[in-house]
Amino acid sequence: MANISDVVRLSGVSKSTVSRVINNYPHISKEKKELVLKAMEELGYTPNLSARRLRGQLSTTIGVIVPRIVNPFFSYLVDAIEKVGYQNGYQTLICQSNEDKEKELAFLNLLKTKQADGLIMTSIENDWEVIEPFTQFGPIVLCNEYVNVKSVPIIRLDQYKGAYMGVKHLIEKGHRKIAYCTGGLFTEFGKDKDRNQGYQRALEEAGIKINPNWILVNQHTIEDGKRVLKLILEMKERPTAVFTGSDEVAAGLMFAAKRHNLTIPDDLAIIGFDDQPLAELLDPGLTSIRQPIDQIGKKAMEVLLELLNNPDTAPVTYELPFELVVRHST
Amino acid sequence: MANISDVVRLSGVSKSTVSRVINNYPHISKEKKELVLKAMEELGYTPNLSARRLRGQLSTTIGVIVPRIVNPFFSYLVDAIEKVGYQNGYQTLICQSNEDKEKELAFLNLLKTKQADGLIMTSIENDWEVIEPFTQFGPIVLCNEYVNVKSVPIIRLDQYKGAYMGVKHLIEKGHRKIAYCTGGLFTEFGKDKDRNQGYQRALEEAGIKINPNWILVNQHTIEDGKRVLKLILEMKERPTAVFTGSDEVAAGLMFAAKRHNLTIPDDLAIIGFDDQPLAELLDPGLTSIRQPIDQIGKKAMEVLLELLNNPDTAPVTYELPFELVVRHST
DNA sequence: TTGTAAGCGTTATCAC
DNA sequence: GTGATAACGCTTACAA
Repeated sequence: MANISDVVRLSGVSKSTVSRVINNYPHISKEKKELVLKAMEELGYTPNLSARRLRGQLSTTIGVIVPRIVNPFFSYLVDAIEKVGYQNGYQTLICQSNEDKEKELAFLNLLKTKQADGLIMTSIENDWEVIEPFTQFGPIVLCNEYVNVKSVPIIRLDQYKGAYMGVKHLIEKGHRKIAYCTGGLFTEFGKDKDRNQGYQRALEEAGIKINPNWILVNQHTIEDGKRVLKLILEMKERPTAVFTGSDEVAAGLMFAAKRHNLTIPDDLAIIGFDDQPLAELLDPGLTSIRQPIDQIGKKAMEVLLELLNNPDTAPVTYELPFELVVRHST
Repeated sequence: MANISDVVRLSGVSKSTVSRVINNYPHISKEKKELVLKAMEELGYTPNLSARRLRGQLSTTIGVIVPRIVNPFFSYLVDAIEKVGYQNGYQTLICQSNEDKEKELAFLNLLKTKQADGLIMTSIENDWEVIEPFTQFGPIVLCNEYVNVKSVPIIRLDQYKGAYMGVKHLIEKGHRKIAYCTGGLFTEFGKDKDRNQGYQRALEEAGIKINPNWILVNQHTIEDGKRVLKLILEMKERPTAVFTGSDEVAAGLMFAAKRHNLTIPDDLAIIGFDDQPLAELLDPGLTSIRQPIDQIGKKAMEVLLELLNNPDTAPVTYELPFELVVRHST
């Protein structure tokens, strides 16, 4: 693999001049510049990024941490981020944490070792106190996930409002027995706490009391959705509608409901979350809360780039709007 | 950011000894080793990967090139690859080519600049003659995609057999008017040529002549599928079944067909490809050709690891089996 | 078992 | 405009 010294030999100029050509410095004589360019071309020379990084340059690489890339929400998010990055000359490192604290730490180390100039985190496994120290090595932008600190830029959705919107829609459709499936836990401080509050608030406003039997926690997949339906069937008092935290759970639920000859939405109304392509294709079409994935991805990357170019930019929080997409499952 | 010299200062031993501790060399005295370990701990020291790479060490990083990460087939493939990599101490760089030749070349350069020790390509945009030279910088494994050369390891599926299987299934169900949707072109040498041949062969065997009007090329998305149905409706002579190259196209097709009050499979039978989670959820369930994604991903990474540890291993081709998953759309 | 020193490929500093 | 030279952080002969 050709290196700068090879270019020096072939072109007959000094290392510094070659470096200047590589980096597009303004004041170089035309002849030398061409000499160098020709030599580089001839040798198929590519600057060694490890060396540049070591030398303390920008790595022109950013990392995106996602919990699971097979989740369409995250693959679309990564896609949006990557596009903006590429347009700006950045490589995007996609890092899958698998919701593993250790793995997340390994990825945070990319910052320390200058393999990435900045990081976008779309999920957080470790406590913020653990993550915070890494910001001294490079900017971190939170996207989708958030923490209650002012020092970090956050691109988020108002999950409270999203859940509130969905539950309210069900209430307006006449439902009063509304079950709630969440990917997190139903606690005041844990994961998805905002959505929980949105659910509670919507019910409260309508004067409906929460039935704890109808709170189903830690549900993520299509299979989970199928199991949830079984649980519902076994209930003495059944809900007439279910709010779910993901289209996948909703899809599994709908699938199993149809198997058991329930009519949707008459016997059971279902509402999903994310508005994945899947939602439209189900029969009946799934009412869902659309997250503007492209926009939050784009914004996150833009904020990160701004921070990279201008480290003193004050951290901001952006909040993007949800949209309720009503189809025939409610 | 603490470096090796900081550790040297704090521990009081030499740089080489510190390095030996980092790399788990066998013969170090217990005391010194502990001294070093303690210092590293105290400083929060992480070896600088760029420096290690520059020094010519393994980067313990491999790259996977995919055309589009939002395509579930590829996100699941990446997931499988990444898991095996992680178990073996490798970081996985996910590279999205967006079917762009330039971008693919940029990723191939990772090998040149030692940012990645090896590469798995799940799609090929440039000609093999362009890609081949990069193999001198590190092993490349082809996964899913293939070329007709003996010098590169290939993990592939017999696409010919997959398509043949699906079309034959339709014929056995009594269909003789079978349309064909492909993501590629219907040419002898281009993309998806093997599937094309499988389709042709199955028809031939049944003594059915191909109707060129029913060959629909370059179809990829759900929206494409919807458009295809419109085309079918406008045909003077309509096919009774459609073989598609992807579950997404099939899903779009089914969606539009139902909108137009066609009964599936009676008015139109549909068969998909990939057996994505979606296939089960559609109504009626989509008959599909399952690709053993986990297996090919796992195998690809295993082959790459073998090649990394043992560069002289002769390149092999693995061919994994498809499986026809029959549901109610046929 | 440990330490010294050279070198990996760049770029920044300084001198000319 | 151009060229020496040192430095980035690490590993590995070689020497002790």
